[in-house]
Amino acid sequence: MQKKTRNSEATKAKIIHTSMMLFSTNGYNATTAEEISKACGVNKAMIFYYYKNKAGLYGAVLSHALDSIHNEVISKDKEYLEPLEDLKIFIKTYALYCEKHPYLPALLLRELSNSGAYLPDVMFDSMRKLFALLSKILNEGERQNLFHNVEPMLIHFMIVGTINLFITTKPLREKSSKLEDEIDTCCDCDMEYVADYIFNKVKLMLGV
Amino acid sequence: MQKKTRNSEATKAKIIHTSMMLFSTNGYNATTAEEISKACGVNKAMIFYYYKNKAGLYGAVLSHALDSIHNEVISKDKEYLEPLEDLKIFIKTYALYCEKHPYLPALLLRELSNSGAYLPDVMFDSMRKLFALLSKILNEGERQNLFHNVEPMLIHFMIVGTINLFITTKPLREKSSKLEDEIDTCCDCDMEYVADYIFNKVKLMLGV
Amino acid sequence: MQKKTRNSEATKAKIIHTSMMLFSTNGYNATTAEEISKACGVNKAMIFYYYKNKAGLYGAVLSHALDSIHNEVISKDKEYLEPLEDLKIFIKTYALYCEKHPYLPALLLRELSNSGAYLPDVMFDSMRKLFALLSKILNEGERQNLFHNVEPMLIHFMIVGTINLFITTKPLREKSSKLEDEIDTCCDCDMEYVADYIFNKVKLMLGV
Amino acid sequence: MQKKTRNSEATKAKIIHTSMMLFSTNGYNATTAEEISKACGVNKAMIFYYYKNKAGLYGAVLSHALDSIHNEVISKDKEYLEPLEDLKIFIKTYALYCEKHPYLPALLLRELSNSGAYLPDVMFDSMRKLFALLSKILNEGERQNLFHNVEPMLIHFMIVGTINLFITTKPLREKSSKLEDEIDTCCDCDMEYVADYIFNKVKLMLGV
DNA sequence: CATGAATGAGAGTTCATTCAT
DNA sequence: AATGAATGAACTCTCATTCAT
Repeated sequence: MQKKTRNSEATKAKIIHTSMMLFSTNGYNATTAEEISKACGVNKAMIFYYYKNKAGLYGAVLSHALDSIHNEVISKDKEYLEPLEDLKIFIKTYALYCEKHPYLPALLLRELSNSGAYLPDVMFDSMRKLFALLSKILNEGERQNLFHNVEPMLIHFMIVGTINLFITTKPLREKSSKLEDEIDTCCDCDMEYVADYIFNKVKLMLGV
Repeated sequence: MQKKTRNSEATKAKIIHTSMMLFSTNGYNATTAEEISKACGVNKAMIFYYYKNKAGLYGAVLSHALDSIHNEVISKDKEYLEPLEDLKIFIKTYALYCEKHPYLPALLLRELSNSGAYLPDVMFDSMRKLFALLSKILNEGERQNLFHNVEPMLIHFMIVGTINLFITTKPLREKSSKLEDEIDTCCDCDMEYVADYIFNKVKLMLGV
Repeated sequence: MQKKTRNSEATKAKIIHTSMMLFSTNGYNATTAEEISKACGVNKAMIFYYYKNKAGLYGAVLSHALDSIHNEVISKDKEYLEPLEDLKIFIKTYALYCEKHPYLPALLLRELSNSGAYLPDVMFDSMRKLFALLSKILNEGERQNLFHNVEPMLIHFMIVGTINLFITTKPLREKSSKLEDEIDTCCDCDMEYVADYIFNKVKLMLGV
Repeated sequence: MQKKTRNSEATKAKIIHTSMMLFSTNGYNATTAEEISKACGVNKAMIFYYYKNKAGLYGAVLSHALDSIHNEVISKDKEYLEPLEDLKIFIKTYALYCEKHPYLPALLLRELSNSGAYLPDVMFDSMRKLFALLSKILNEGERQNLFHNVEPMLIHFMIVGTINLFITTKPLREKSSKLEDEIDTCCDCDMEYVADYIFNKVKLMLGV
């Protein structure tokens, strides 16, 4: 009936990617195990075989997403150790990744909307790793007397908060722009522009 | 067994407040009608009697929440006084309101996490009005040649994104701080401090 | 579709009696909630509404059975306070009850077969109450210097163990008696006879 | 990861012994193939390879258990020596065997709890043989005018019923004894004592 | 208005069993 | 002989919602 792949890695990957898409489109609860399994041509029980339960799958999806963004930042940013350049790379990588995978901001906001109460440990760690990365950049900048008055957590929020909202509010902003008022919802801004804008503003903020 | 209040307004209010709390703490799906009814000592059927269905109740909760923040910000923000002062008031009002009613950021993020797909119109309007307020302040500042290079939507995101994340990540930040590594999650920052920090940074950003 | 009784007591009773029968005939696991609900014309969800979960229903069934036997013994035995007569009543009541409700020994043995590991507290209490009753009778007999060398727990086991086995082995004993051998499996013994036999043997055992 | 023993006898034995323990502790349904396979370090599929299905494994376990008790009792019970001595040996052997292999009473009770409906023939035969043994002893005692008013089946039930209950109720009796009320559940009785007690009581019962 | 009983549709999860290697 | 992947059929339990009183 179905191709029997007998290839665990392929099966796991199919599950992860399919459910990543479904979770971010429809949300955690509205996505059923049945649905996921059908969408990726895998027996429903395999979800539980590999991820124990639905929450486990969700955790795996989130941590996969966060890890991959983390790795992308890392891979682009290994050489410099020049805080300003590092910062730029961080912002741009995060922004472009989110644009390419708009499910990530959605999933993040969803998680945070219940204060991470059910946040799996894997994801918690992934988030900390990402923040630690920026933290290091900012602290190094301060050490070099390049950045001033740095509160890493808040700077982090300014960067990712802005990008997350920019992505997730897109439909709302478009809807708003169609209404005949003068309010500019940055509807035509592209991600590149937004990332640069943020970078420049953060530079100003840090007194560079 | 239970007092039969026979007071529809009181009953409705109890339902709204209780479910506001529950929705924002546990999320929409994880909050059951049963739970709400027990928590506020009202018969379960009354929820449906007054609000037709669960989604209806949720809509009522959202609009109630947004109305109240909107009113508060509006009432304190005597616009057109002086852009810088207006900006400060806007930030502080929003921040303190969120601190006092931490369900609001949670509800906002939750709604945005599915791109506002189910966002009731009333909420959409409230959000737009709020943004319009800030927008006007920023534009006025620009007109007075006080603020420079303003992209109102993005500035808005920086402000409310930061505050929303600061509120909703609180438990996570505390958890992280207990793991005593060197990462500073701004755990001891109080809202007042955060609001001032944001204000100062935004000032720098705007070239004041 | 179904008569809507809206009578909680009737509904609960129907559930209890139907599932008592099904549990004892087919065992705990082989009896499904679906089956019970269909057999008693009650919506499946009502089982969980009234008994929380399947184990809860099972506990209720067991404790209902044990309580009713306890009550029966009590009701027949309130006047005497003559140990020998009391003992006789205890044995006969237990025996006849079991004959009338052959599910009870089956359920008891099933429970004990996993050492009461999952035995609900209600049932544990019911069992203790029943044993306490016999215990009191035996101790009183000893006090009156009528019974000798009494180990109440073991006497209890002899009585109820014999009756339980007599009931539950019935089909096996019949099967055996059809085989052409001389072994007498007491196949034609009726309960009355068995109860009397046990009573007389216990009397001897106690040195009366 | 696991040693591939490639030794069918050893594998089969491991499966039997592990599942004997698990079946008797947790019952048939609550014991899963997964659990068994993990507990004995054998691949799950092997269970089905060797025993066709779960019921087949259970049958093998039962027959293994009964064979061993039967052999033990038979080997120690040199019948026709002297009825009273034979009786004593029978009781003690059964009692001590059960103490050493407490899974046996559990399995027996479990089987009887559904009236032996699914009892495999092999087990049925073993039980009959065991009873036949006692039967012969009792009849011989009666012939020698040593025992009086013997109903072998019921005497059998008194003996094995008591011992079975004594074993399987152990945890319950301990639990009860911790509730420090005056009820004596024979918690400190050891098997030796119980066997002697039963023997003496049976002697009295039989009019010796 | 208020209540507790009742319903139906479905979701997650489990598990014996089989298959491909 | 041995393994891990895969399957399908159940089963328990949940919950928004409605009904009768």
